[in-house]
Amino acid sequence: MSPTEAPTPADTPADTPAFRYTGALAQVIESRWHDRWDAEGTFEAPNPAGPLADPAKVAGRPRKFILDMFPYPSGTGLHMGHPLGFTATDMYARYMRMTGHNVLYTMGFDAFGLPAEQFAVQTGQHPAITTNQNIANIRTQLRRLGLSHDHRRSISTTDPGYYRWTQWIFLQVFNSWFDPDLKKARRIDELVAEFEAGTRAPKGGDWAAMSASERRRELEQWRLAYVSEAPVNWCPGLGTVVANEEVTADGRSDRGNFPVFKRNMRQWMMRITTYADRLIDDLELLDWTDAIKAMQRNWIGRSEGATVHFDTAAGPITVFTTRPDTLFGATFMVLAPEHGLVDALTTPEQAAAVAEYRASAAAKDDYDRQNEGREKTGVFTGSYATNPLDGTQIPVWIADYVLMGYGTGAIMAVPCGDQRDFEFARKFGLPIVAIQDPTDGRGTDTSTWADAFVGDAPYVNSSNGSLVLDSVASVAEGVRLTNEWLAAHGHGEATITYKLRDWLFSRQRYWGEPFPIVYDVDGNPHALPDDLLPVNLPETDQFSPRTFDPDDAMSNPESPLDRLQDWVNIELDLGDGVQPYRRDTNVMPQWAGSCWYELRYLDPTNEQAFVDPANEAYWMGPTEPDASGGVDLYVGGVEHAVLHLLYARFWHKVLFDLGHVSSVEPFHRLFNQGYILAAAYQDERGMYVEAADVQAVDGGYRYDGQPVTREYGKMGKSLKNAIDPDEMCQQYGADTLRLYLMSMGPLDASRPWESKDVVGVYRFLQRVWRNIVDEDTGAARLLPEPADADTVRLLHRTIAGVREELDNLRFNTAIAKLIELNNHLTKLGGCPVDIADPLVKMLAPMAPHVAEELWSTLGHTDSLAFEPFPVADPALLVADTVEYPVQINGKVRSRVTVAADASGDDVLAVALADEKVVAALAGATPKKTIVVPGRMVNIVA
RNA sequence: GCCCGAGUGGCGGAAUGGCAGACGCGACGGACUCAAAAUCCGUUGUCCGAAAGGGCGUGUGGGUUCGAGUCCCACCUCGGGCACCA
Repeated sequence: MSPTEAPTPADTPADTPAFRYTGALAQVIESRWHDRWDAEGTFEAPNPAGPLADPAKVAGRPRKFILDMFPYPSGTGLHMGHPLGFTATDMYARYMRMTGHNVLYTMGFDAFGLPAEQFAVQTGQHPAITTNQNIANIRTQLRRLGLSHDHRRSISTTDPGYYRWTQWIFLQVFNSWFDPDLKKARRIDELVAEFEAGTRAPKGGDWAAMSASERRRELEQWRLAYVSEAPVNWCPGLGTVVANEEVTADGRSDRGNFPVFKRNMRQWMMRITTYADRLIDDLELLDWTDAIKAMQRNWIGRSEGATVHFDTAAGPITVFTTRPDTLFGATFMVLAPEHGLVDALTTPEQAAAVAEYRASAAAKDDYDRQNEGREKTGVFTGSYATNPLDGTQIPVWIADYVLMGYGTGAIMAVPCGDQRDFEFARKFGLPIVAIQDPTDGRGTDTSTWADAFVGDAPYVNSSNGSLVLDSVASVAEGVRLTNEWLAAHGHGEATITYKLRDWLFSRQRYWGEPFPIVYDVDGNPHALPDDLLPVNLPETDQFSPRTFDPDDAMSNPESPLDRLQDWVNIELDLGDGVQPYRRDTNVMPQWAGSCWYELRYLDPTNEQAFVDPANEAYWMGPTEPDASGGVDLYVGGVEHAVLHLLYARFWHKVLFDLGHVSSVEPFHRLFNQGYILAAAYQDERGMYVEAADVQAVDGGYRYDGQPVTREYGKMGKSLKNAIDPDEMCQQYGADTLRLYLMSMGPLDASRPWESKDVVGVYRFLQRVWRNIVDEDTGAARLLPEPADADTVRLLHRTIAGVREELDNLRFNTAIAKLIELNNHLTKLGGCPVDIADPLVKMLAPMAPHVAEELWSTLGHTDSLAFEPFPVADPALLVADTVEYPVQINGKVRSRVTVAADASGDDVLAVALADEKVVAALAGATPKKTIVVPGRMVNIVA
């Protein structure tokens, strides 16, 4: 048998009892309950307001909004990672319902995007058709898993009734600006009012003197969504631009792995950078792991320092530094090759060398730069700058290790304190001056140094008369004093910079949301009024943008919508008479639809608003002062740590600032599930082979007779090691699959799939079934006597344990505790009559179909979805007697059993009287004794 | 290089600073069976021992503590993220 092939459950031979819990019977049971749940609308959650309102049912039940990251409806359906996360949320949702909560739990589809479009290009079939087929297929798969979704609330981002509001939210962003004083978004008309009142100064001069066009351009500099000519990531292989977040570390596209080039193009941007501080600061309010918070902080990349101005013949060069205290050690400056002052600074003698260097730098994409290593290169411009602290003249170089996209694209080089500057100085023979006396004893003669010194150490050579750092010993103090001096003398100021760039928001593709924007004859963008929404995606049979040679950096985008001139050109009256306009021919990136879907779940059929404020406040509003509000539990993969989670937080904050939502953050608690790994096999050429067809032979592995090597990797198509959830349902039933997925290990850990292990939880369900049901008749078959005291105690310990584990999403240990209880019942020969109900209720969140079936076999007529979850009796959680391990010098030497309420002294007396303890002590008097009530005794001899 | 995680039986994994290895897989033995499967019962960290019992055990080395898988320091290995970020 191959190691990844699932063992088939017992073939059902002729003498199999009619009501044995087999995979076949499980499927009968499961589809029966799917039908009944649907028919009865069991999982429909009432709203306080709007079309889905049922205030009587809302009253008195605390809310719980449980959310999965919604799937992309791929043509290959769900992969095993989906049921993993979905089962976890479903178990939690069901448990929450049984503990009295009003639970909002549903599932939608993130359906715009590249694969459907590419499939359409290949087949000529409209992506909407493919998408709807895929969604229908996935709905079938979801139903099969028994997920307790409120089906009325499901949405697809591609539905015009949904993207109407995506467009509407875009216009909210477009029509607002960020007030740097209040640090929040405000409506753009409030900015106009401030300009008119003279309480705020436009960036471009006198508002009153501006023409209408100038005023539009002024406002564009403030809007949170704006069109700008700026360096963007152009990907000729995809035929579109992509966001910074979609470019991999080696300078290629996240999708398709094509080269990406920095090019100046006119594109839609979102001013997410204005929210950088709040996006960092509000992480404090969130119940997320430190790892994800760190990734977001890292991406935003806030660093504090100073800007410093250096005079040159060509005007001042402004640099950003995190170490202004090292300014006395600045012995040269370096500009990025693209820096605007390079031409003016370059002397005639250096002109040829500079031009050559710039040309070679421009020809490299990020990928090449990476591959060429870190060897420092650069060219002297021929000019000098003046160090503002002491007036020294220092040479100005250009080098590609200084990046135009960060800080000001120029640095002051302090080779004694920065490793890159140190290497550069060594390579080109530039001076290195020590400005600290390093604490590692290397001395201040830099000619003997092997590397730069970074850290706290007393300053030397760092005084100019009015600024005295010498004898200061801490960097923090040095920075503070230098910043003060720079500000006082007009040479600089304390500054904060970010790695985060504004979000490139347009794509030259077809399968996305059109922009609700038209341009007038002067090329100025105008928002369409709400009553013209949605702007429907126009019909066409040309779905592809023009794509280019992936390496053709100088190609230009040509979107599918550009070709639809009948659609592009329209006449509208936007307030000043009917005028000709041109529609925007870009579409939004795939992230747009996922930036707010959780809000639409709250009120999916509302035609008047994207969500009724009363519904938002109920489901997502803060439940205590200073809390963030937001989804109570959000489960999904860590791969969205920066992209989706950053963009969605940004949109939510804009909506909050504008008063549309009461929650500050969209997702209060985030839980990242691990990956499902599986064995993958490579042949001798390094090609992956179908894992299902690999044979285990003599401790090795063979495919088609040839030896192959095994490794573990993320389950999926590329490693040819995927296992289909449907197949598992087919063989064992969904309940077994659910239990297996949850019992493999903690939800947040990646775990290897082992098909042979599935049988463990399958056997557990069979045993539960057999303890309650007569396999021949299908009738209930309980032990008629009530349970003995030990069994009752075990039941209550199990109840307390399962509750505790489920409260903390520890499904694996919750299941283990149920198995323990059931194993005990198996030893008793069956389930005592008073244990059956609580056992089945505890099983209900985990294996809902079999639990419902057992519940009805036990004579109950209603679904147990809303049955109260069992409550442990505290009196039964403590035993009459406790067995104490007795340690001598920390090693267990004996055990004594004493009454549970015995005092510490009594326990110790019993322990000291124990014969093994007496023997071990051999007459010695204990130096010290420790009694931990209920736990153990330790005697130090 | 920097920032996060994680290292426990043959395997997946349990263990509020208090009996290491719950639960499951696998393996071994037994019952049932003509036989097998399924099911049920039992054993299963490792070493010494016939047994009773004992030694050793949570990546490595130190430390704190009556007591450390758990806390602290240093290191090793693996996984993830970021990276010429000034």
